[in-house]
Amino acid sequence: MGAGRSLFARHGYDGTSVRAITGRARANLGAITYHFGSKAALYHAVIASFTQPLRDRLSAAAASPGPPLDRVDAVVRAYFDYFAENPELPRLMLQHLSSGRGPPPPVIDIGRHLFRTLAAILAEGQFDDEIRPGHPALLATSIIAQPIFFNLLQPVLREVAAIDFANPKTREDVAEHAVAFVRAGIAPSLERPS
Amino acid sequence: MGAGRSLFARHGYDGTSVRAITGRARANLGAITYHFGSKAALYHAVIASFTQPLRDRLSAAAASPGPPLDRVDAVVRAYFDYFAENPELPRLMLQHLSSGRGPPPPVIDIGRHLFRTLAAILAEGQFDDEIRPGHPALLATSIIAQPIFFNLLQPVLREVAAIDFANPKTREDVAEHAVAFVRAGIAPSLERPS
DNA sequence: AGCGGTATCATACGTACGTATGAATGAACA
DNA sequence: TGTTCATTCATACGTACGTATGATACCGCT
Repeated sequence: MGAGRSLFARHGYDGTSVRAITGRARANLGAITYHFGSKAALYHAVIASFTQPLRDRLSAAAASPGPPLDRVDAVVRAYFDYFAENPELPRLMLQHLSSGRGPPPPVIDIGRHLFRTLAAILAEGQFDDEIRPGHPALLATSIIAQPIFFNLLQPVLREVAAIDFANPKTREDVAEHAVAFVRAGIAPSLERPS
Repeated sequence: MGAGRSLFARHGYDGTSVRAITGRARANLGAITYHFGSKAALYHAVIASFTQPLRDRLSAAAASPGPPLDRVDAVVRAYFDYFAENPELPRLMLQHLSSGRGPPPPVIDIGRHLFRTLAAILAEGQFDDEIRPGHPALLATSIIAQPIFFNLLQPVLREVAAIDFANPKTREDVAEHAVAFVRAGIAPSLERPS
């Protein structure tokens, strides 16, 4: 299963053969069929193993106390934290998203869940004039893009800007930047009356 | 070639067979080998056919007259425009990015180019206090994420928020939102003295 | 009309894939 | 110790892949 995680994330579904997974896991060729039923079933199990905890964490972050702006911060941070713990995940998500493979398993589901959660926070903040006006779904998309993209572009950032996510301090700085960018992007432009 | 474009974008490199492409193009199975040399060569040709014009457009947008903030706007808009004309492209880019397939062909190259260009504009703006402080490469990443992500999430947006990119007016609204979000994210937080 | 070169065609080859199959293994229990 | 049953194993099957091959069709030229 661990082998499936990293190989699916690195090479995608089509690019990962059952032989590669079982080889890496020093298991027999038939192991996947026996334990999961099929390659596709293993893939879905891998996806679920990643997304279930992420969904829980994001829900917790979204439900944290504090004003909407802070809760959005918490969501963005939760994303960064989870990606830091599971470096294969952003690739896996993007692989799936960009593959257009249907029907959409849990990845899409968690995406939608997060989407609605964020949009709800934003709408609430807009009601209180703590978040700038605008379509909540669009704002949510702009926000979600940050943690995902930064993690996806890790190799590019390392190469063109010597920004290395392997350094925890650097990763923290990047998360800080993303949070600040998002906050600036959604905060009301005028000083709010408090 | 047109068939290769759409099929590669829809199903990725591994997910697209030579037989599928030639079938769609109503050409013979050997056509790709004959005209391009190999499936990989066709793929690279497809990539290049997409990225070369994009690179030119982005360079032009980045070199447009006006203050840095406006030039960043122009870059974001150029992205949206090009994606509107070539709907398959964002998927193709993401497919490649998330596939981790090496060695990096033109996609990565154009990414780097755009990256440096944007970072230069940002650094210039920061020097003039027209753009908030922060690592230019990080800001550039945050910015690039917007057009790419919105185009990638098209289906999700349509489903959960009834935002349909097929409608030109809607697409324009989304681009408008992205530009505004980016501008808010990078503009100085205080009123600038002007 | 006849030729030369380019493109298209059907088809074959070797490889790799996901899955199926049945034998071997090993620990739990009587 | 003998039996059972879940797991591991080697191997086989059918399919689909990318590419190679040689024949055929097409077309501008003299």
